[in-house]
Amino acid sequence: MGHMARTPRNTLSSELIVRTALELMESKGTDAFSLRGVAAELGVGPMALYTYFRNKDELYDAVRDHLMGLLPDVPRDEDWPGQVRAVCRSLRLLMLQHPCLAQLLSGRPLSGHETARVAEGLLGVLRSAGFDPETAARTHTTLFTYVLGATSWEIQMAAERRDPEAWRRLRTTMESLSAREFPSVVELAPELARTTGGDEQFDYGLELLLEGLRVRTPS
Amino acid sequence: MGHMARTPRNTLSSELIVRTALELMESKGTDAFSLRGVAAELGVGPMALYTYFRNKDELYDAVRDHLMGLLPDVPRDEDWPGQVRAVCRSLRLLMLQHPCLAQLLSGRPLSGHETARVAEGLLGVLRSAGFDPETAARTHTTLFTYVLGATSWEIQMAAERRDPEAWRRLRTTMESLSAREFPSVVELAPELARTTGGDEQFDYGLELLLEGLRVRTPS
DNA sequence: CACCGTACTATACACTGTACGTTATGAGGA
DNA sequence: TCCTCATAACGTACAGTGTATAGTACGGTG
Repeated sequence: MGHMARTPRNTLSSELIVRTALELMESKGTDAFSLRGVAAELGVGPMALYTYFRNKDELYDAVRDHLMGLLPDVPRDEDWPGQVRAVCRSLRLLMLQHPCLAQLLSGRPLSGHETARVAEGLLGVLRSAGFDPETAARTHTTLFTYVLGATSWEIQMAAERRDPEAWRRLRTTMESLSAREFPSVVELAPELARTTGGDEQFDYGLELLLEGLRVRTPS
Repeated sequence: MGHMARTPRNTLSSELIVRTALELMESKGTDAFSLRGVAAELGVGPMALYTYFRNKDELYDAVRDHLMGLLPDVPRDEDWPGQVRAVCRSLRLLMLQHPCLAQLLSGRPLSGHETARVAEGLLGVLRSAGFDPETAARTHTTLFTYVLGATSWEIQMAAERRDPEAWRRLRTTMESLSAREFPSVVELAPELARTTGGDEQFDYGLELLLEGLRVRTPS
């Protein structure tokens, strides 16, 4: 037969590469991740990966879609605001559990089967709630970008806090700000440090958005 | 006197390096930016930059703060929702005008004099509107992460659309999705493509947030 | 068995950020 | 005026990166 599926000769496969890449991202950190590292881990030359992925970005896409596959389906025993909340929260939780997902989601367009599944879930909720196509799409984009922005920021700040050198410098520069020039920043410094993440912070913004949606509820 | 300010001998200075780095980021693209490129543009060895910045990240921070200095002050002839809108919109506009700013804002903590100035503006608005310290800080973080997430996404998608190869592949994979498995995604594909950016999309999400804030308006 | 597509290897290139050691220039004190 | 010394800038080098190109060896099909 002319077009035959690729017949891996040995141990290699897309799934294996994706799993190994994910492991490395989570153990060594996303920045330290490299194709050569994956290849070495698999005991294979760097170019072997190019049989399965055209470049690094395609591997990123595959890892991202793999992670999106871990998201649960939309719960059915909820009203639509509860369903929206559930989808947004579980995406955030997945990002916290796999910090590399933040980097994988920003900087690349959405594609892949599992990613489409997640979008389908949220869009379906909004459509059955009665939102018209345009509003449903706008809401989907708004919710997604909020979760992405808020959680990426949360992860980033948590990582910064873990590096004691960077954290110390940040605190000292914060405290060296003139209280005359920046009264609010200086006054709210403790609150600002406390609101760089956490469930409450995330839910606060999410509830603001849901409040706005409730006002626009159709029918 | 023992501790003297650094006396640049020749043409180099922090400001010149920052300006040159910014130019290169905007002309060659953020990804193609490199310390060696800046050094070459300045007709200087790569290591010369290390006299002024301890590493690449510190240069990033300096460029970011330089860009934040371009943001206008909060307008006085508005009520507080109008002021919040103005701050968020002008940050988005600055990000659109200098796409590198998106990358500079995500992935690094906020620091620097001009960055503090911007935070002071928004926090001041929220405090005078009567929000308590914690709510003001939460709101600041929420608004900032929304603007960052939404605008980064917008910029990213616009860049993707500019690459015809990537755009074509994205459309084809979108259209190859099973309408049986993903009815909403397939049905809303045109709307989704249209809502990846633009003033209306940004303002839609911003108004959702403002709606939520209005409900929580103090006093 | 002979063939051919293809999974994988080997080599190489053009880069990257930056650690280390050296040079030479300018300002301050004698 | 000369000496001294801190330091701006240089040169070299290293350990990496992604990936283009060419070659090799194996497995299923004729």
